Formats: sequence, structure tokens, C-alpha cells
Amino acid sequence: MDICAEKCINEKKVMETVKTIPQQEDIGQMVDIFKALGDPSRLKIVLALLNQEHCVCDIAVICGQTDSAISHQLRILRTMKIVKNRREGKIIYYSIDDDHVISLIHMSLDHIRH
Amino acid sequence: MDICAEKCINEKKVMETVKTIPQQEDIGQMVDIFKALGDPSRLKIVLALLNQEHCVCDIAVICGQTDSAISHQLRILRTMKIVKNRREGKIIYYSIDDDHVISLIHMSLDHIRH
DNA sequence: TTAACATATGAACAACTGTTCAAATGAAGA
DNA sequence: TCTTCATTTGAACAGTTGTTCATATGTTAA
Repeated sequence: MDICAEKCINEKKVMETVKTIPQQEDIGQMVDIFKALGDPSRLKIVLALLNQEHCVCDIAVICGQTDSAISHQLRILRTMKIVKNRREGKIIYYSIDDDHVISLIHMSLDHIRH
Repeated sequence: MDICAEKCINEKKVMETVKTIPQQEDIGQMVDIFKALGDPSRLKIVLALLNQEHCVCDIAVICGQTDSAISHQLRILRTMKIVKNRREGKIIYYSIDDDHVISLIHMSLDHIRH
């Protein structure tokens, strides 16, 4: 509560803003989503699944990576509830599990197109 | 172009989806935004500036971190055009420089509130 | 000029993250 | 059952990233 008065701090402004900041736990969850999309491999996987569902080895071909590498990333995306999967015999199909993620991606596309 | 026929790959689906995937450079830029917001320190800074502009040492107090650590992160956010700054004497005020980022943050808040 | 202060910068270090490789599941057909 | 194949998993390694600390800018006031 007590803020060092010997520095340049604008105590009133600081107090005001501190009130508006979300709880630590919420910040953590927001960070997790951004972090999940903030990796080229994972973003490319999500972009691929935005079009239609795919099995792991199709995603691997689309992304130009190992089945294993894709599988590791899919586990992270699954944990974050960004993708879901369904099994059909030996093959497991992955698809997008969250509409907000779709919006986030469209918004980031808007951003880079100025 | 040629896809190994000995694996389970659904060539037609793969081709379809490959067409829909943005260029590598665009993917890189999208990743950069998500990466910028995918760190607790930086996200907290952006959340603070969402409310109003602040000087570096106020941000440091709000975020509970060193001036130096904040300065380093602000440089990254500046490079990404997420924040901008203006000087007033010795003090430098930072503020949000991109409306899309605001939308991205609101959307991620929607996401975590189910 | 000098002193004081806000901010920035560079190097170094620890912590984290993604890929690889080898091996393990788990399902279908012979 | 045994084999094949799609996917998963764990350990290890290299590359990246955030913080710290010491130092450097750049501005104001004396």
C-alpha cells in the first residue's frame, strides 16, 4: 500500500490503474492463450485446422514437420482446449475446439494488414 | 508437390488446406503479436496502459518489477508498435499504439470467462 | 559545469521451450 | 496370435527468452 515518496511516482494514477488490472490468475490464463498461438508451429497447425479437420500425419505434411513434433504440439493445444480430437479406427482427427481462438486469429490478421 | 503415397495421407484434403494457409511472412507477424502478449510481464504492462498512459517508474510500481526490467520489455513492445511514448522533460510516458491489440485483449478476456 | 534523476542499454546467467530420436501404445487386419 | 501402422510419450539437447546488475544516456535545475 505504501509507495516510496522519494521517487517520481504518481501515486494517484498508479492507484487508479492498479484497480483496473485483472487478477493474477486471469492474467495467467490470457498469457497461456497468447503463448499457445505465439509459436510458428502451433499457429500453423491452428490455421490448418481452421479450414477443416485433419489427422496428425496430414497436419505434419501441411506444416512440413515430423509426426512426433506435431503430436507434441497438439498435446499442448489440447490441454489448452484450443483443439479437440476424435478417433476413427487407427486415425485420430483433430479440429478447432474454441470459437474465441478463431476470432483472435482473424483479429491478428487484421492487425498485420494495418 | 509429390506426396509419399505409402503413408495415410489424404492428398486432396491436404492440398485444399495448404491453399488456405497464409504466407510464411504473415504467419511470422501474427506469431510476433501473440508472442508479445504471451508473457506475464508484457501483458501486465499493456493492461496497465489500457487504462491510461504511464511513465516507466509508475509501470514498474504497478507491475512490481524493476525499472530496468520494464524498460527492456517496453523496448520490445515499442519495436512491435504495440506501445508508443512521448517525452515530457525527464519523464517518458508510454501508451497503447494499436487498437487491434485492445481488441485482442478483450477477446482473450471473453475466452477465459467461457 | 556539476549533481540528481528517469530511462535505456549490454553482458551474463538461469529458466523455459521446441525438436529430435528411440521406444511405447493402441487399433485393424492377416 | 503376429504384424503393420498412426499416434503418443519420455529423455536429451540446443536455442530462445526474461531478469539482474552495472553502466551509460539524456534532461533539468543549481
